[in-house]
Amino acid sequence: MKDEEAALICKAIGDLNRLQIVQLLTQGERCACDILERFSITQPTLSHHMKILCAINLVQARKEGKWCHYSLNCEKFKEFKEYIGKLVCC
Amino acid sequence: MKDEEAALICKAIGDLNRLQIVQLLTQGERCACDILERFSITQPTLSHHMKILCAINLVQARKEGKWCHYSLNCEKFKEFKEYIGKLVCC
DNA sequence: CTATAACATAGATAGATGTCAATGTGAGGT
DNA sequence: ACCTCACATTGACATCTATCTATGTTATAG
Repeated sequence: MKDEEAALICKAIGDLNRLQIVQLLTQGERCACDILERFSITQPTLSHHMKILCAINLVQARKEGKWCHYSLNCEKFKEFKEYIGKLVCC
Repeated sequence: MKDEEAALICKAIGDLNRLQIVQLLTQGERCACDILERFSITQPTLSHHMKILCAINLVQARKEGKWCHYSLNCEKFKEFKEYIGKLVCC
């Protein structure tokens, strides 16, 4: 993973709500309404955050009828973890 | 490490310049002038970025005469890496 | 003491960001 | 057809951010 992409991911999860959303998604797929219940934000704000997470391809959306199911892009997330892991201090 | 702190660190390294500064500092201590040489930013801008990195305690500053030497706070950085590492996908 | 080098601070500015209320859209149910 | 539910989009707004120029500060050299 290139620096530019890693910076974009960091920026995305540099917002507490989005970091905690990602954390929730590590436990598995969640629909938007489930995520919304757990945060003190309005539905449009959640939609905005999910759009950001999807734009960098860290999260994937799956439409099913009225519902939208979000899940982590494990491959991308793994790449990011490896990028961070390779930054060895001293 | 708490979510709030991790989010602050992510936000800080969510800027490409700052991410690359951190990356440089993983190789060891550097004075401001050395860092400045490698980036296409002015000295006040670098000073601003270093202030942000120091504010979250990810980077430490050491004054020596006219020079200011910056280094990674390895302990903090390690905590951050552990935080990210513990986010296991699926 | 004065000049210079290294760095910080102040102030300005354009652009990005997080949030909300209001509205649009599309699928299901009655 | 109409209504409702789940979600997205729009538009507005206050705040934050990255950057610069100009200036201040502190230490060293001559």
